[in-house]
Amino acid sequence: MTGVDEAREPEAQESLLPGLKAEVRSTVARSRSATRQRGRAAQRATEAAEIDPVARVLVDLPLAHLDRPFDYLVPASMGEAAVPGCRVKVRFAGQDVDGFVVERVAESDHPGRLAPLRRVVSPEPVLTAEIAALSAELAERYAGTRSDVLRLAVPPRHATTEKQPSAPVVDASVDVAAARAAWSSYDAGGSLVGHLAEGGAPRAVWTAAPGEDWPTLVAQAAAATFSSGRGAVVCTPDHKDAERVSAALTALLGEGQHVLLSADSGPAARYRAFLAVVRGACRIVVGTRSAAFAPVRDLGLVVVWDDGDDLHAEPRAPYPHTREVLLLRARAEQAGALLGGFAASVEGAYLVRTGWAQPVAAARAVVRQRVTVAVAGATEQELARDPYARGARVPSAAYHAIRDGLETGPVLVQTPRAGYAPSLACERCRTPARCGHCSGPLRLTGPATPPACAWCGTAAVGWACPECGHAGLRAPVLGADRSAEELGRTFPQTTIVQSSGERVRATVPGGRDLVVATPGAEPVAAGGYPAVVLLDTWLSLARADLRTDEEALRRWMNAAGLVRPGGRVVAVGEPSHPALQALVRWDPLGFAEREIAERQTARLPPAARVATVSGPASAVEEALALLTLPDAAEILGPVPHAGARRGGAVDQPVDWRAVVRAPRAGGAALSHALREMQQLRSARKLDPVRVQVDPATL
DNA sequence: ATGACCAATTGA
DNA sequence: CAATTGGTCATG
Repeated sequence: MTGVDEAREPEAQESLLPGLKAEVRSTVARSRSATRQRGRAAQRATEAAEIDPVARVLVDLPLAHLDRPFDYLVPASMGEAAVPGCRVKVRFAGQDVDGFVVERVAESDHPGRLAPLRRVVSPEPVLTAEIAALSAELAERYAGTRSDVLRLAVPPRHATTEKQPSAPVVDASVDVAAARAAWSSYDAGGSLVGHLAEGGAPRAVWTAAPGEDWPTLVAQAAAATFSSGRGAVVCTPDHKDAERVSAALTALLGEGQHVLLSADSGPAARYRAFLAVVRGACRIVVGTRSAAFAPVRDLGLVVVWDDGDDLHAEPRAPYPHTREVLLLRARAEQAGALLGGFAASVEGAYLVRTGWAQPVAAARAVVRQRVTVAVAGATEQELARDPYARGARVPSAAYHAIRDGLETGPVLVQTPRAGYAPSLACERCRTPARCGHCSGPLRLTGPATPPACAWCGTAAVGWACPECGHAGLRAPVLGADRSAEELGRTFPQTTIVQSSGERVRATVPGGRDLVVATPGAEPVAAGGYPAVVLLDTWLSLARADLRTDEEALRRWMNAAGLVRPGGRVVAVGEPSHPALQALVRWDPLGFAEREIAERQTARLPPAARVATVSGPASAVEEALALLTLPDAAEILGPVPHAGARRGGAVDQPVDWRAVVRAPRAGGAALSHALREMQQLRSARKLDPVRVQVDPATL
């Protein structure tokens, strides 16, 4: 430990001792004359640093209205250690609190007397100017505070790790021609990589062809950027995807050129990786959400893989989305941006539409060469006529795809998650059952009670299907266990491998196994799957959510993307559904563009900026009254909102929630209004309300 | 957050 | 009249 490291400031200016009763205070005043000599000596010892004796400090406070830097005096003893970006402890409103020095200046604007820094926790400059600026931008965008953003951006300190040096930069050669060749299946791919290698900042929305070895292409793009002397940040939805990219980078650049930054790896390893980046020893970062904040020097490229995955939405305040974090960084640091995925998010399509990003897609001929997609109908009538369907509820096209696929390798069967679509459907034609009163979804409420509406509670007595007149209802039979069991009976000689929930397999060998997985848990097969079958697609489409179709297509394409070149995909469902047609045509961008039009009519993101305000009914009402909204903004609700709070204690009051929205042009003004409202409420000590800007779900 | 201060309200 | 409560303001 160095002398400066844990330098402490003696308590020289404890002057007023607030809170003590008057008589006690006078006693203290009398005794003070006795300690005056010592006090002066202490003060002399804390003489200010000669150079830039003022530190501007971002103090870690939970209060929205205190979200600005405060000036402190830098004692001479800390003159060297209190560098911009370092962690400090300061006295604030009578308490010791943590903070970051964001700047050292010669003079303060503050008219009063400055308190000295209490302690430099560590001279390591962990908060770079870029990330400090980013935290301000994000706080504004998400109507939150910088300290909340910084808690996400700067990992907790690990003192032992900090004492170790980071391995120095090693040279690595990059074969730019090979990087271009790897991207040659994509019309604009070669020029994208070339541009990165030349130090440019291209922006692209990349829809990966089925069967693509995308981790390698991401690694090639990062390597091309690296060859121009710049760094890259790659964010994936989960750890297993991050590991694939990491492995591809190791194969390309060797060990030590990149770090894997994720909360999963434990505090010490996480901090070690972070330090390697902030010290400039490492230029390429791969990881999940938190990696988006990695302070890479000379950032040249940001990559988000599968930005439609809700794992990219941060669950902690102020709820930033990885895509937004990285796009803001790309803009602020003049870096390139690559949004990649088998599918495309509506937000990504919007960037293409506005011309901010270029589409990068494989030529039609390449896609046709890689995969054949078919849809097999699976209404009850069709299954009854289908001799193969009787045992497994799998139509013959799917049965054949599985049987043929198993002759050359593993076959992937994707089955919707249990509990994913709990509403009831017509037993015969599978039309989702709706309430005759309000059109809400019907659900089972108990073993002996009739089904009831999930919205208005009306019991559905004597229900008959409006499509086919049938009176029977069925609860969807769901879950990987059930599907695995049925498939095991249909293919008795085959090993069934399950991947779902708690037991997720990252990979499977190239053997002839039947792999049953829920969405997002599909293992990668060595050599790819000769066939992929998507069961019960109608269930994924029966959800009552704004992103239902987009999300369904994303899940199917992520499974279908795992085929081996020349493979076959069979989706069991209604062939005329637009999402399934987009799958057959392998046209994710076209589908997302079509969705944009619907979002525009419905005034939903990305055509509008939407925020929710939730909390106790009275607090929400008051909060809405304090908003100075931009033109054309509107407030919907508030309405009682179940499930807003966790825990679910019986005596806990139900939260209310209002939706506030503004056209895209007024988005910044909406965010600003919400932030000002939060600052006002915080200053007046009013009941807190939760604000979420562009929430993942509504 | 915590504390200070001032004004309004309450109670003997 | 003092004591208490509530709103506002500042915190470096």
